[in-house]
Amino acid sequence: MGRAPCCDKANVKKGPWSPEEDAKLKAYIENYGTGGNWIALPQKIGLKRCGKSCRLRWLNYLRPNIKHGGFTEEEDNIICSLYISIGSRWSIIAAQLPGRTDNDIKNYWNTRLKKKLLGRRRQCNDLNHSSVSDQDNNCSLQNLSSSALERLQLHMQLQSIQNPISLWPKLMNPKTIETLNSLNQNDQSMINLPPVLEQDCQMENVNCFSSETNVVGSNQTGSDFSTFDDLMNNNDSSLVQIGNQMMAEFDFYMDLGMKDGNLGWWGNEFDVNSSSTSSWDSANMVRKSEEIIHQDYDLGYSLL
DNA sequence: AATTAAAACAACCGCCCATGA
DNA sequence: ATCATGGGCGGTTGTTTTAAT
Repeated sequence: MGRAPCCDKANVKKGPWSPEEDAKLKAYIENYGTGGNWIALPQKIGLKRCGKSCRLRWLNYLRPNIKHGGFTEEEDNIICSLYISIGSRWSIIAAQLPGRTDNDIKNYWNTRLKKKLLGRRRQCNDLNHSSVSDQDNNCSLQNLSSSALERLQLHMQLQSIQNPISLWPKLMNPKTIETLNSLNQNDQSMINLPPVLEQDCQMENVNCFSSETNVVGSNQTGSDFSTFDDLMNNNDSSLVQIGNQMMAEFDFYMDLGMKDGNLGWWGNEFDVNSSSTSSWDSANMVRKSEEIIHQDYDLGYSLL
């Protein structure tokens, strides 16, 4: 038996809001506030809408100082770097961008930013097909099973815990760093990362992989990490060499099992997995990741 | 000008969590 | 301690707009 619905679905209007409905809702909330109960609100003002629908309408469109569209490059960078750091926690990301709503940012990411970044993928693939002759190296990543890749992700997570900012050093701007640190302090469900220092993020030529991660196989060369500007503007400095294959860094991580652009390995998945315990067991994680690598060998994956 | 496809936007759904009884 | 409830959130779907043919 499921929970009782929040409203009478049969007598509730759905779909786009009319100007009259908007006006009613706006006028009431501006005069009396929400009264702390969204569910009861529509009845009070004679709207045939679900309370949740009213809340969404107010938060996303009617409340003052809402901005729509026209995302700046700086906002793009903040969204991208936070997404990579904490995953699809749109409300947290939105909190860093005054006037933006989580829904707006989510839509913007799904329809534009993601494609903007993935656009690099196609270009790189084209580049590979025209220049790579060594088929074995060319397919080194694709040959890995998804489970192996997932395991590898865990290993990378471990590495990233040990050196949390090494993966995306130049993506961090001061605001992002501030956000991550505050999340770290306030949200016990987040991974306990050491404080991120701004100077750390200015390091140049940081190699994101240790020798262990070279288990991927081919000559993974540590690259000079690029900003999202590079990725978005197709600067070659954002390419990572995987054997004879050139990939955008972003795509490289995407290919490490991040299906459909889900970067959960860094934020969400890990969060979920660790949320059952109040503190993260790093020793256990080390052991597990070592087991993972050994299992991969046992299973005969071509990791070398 | 008409049609189709793709992109962008708006809204809904259902789950989870915090809170109060 | 348990349960019911509302709020918040992320994922997804539906609708509208724009671009391409």
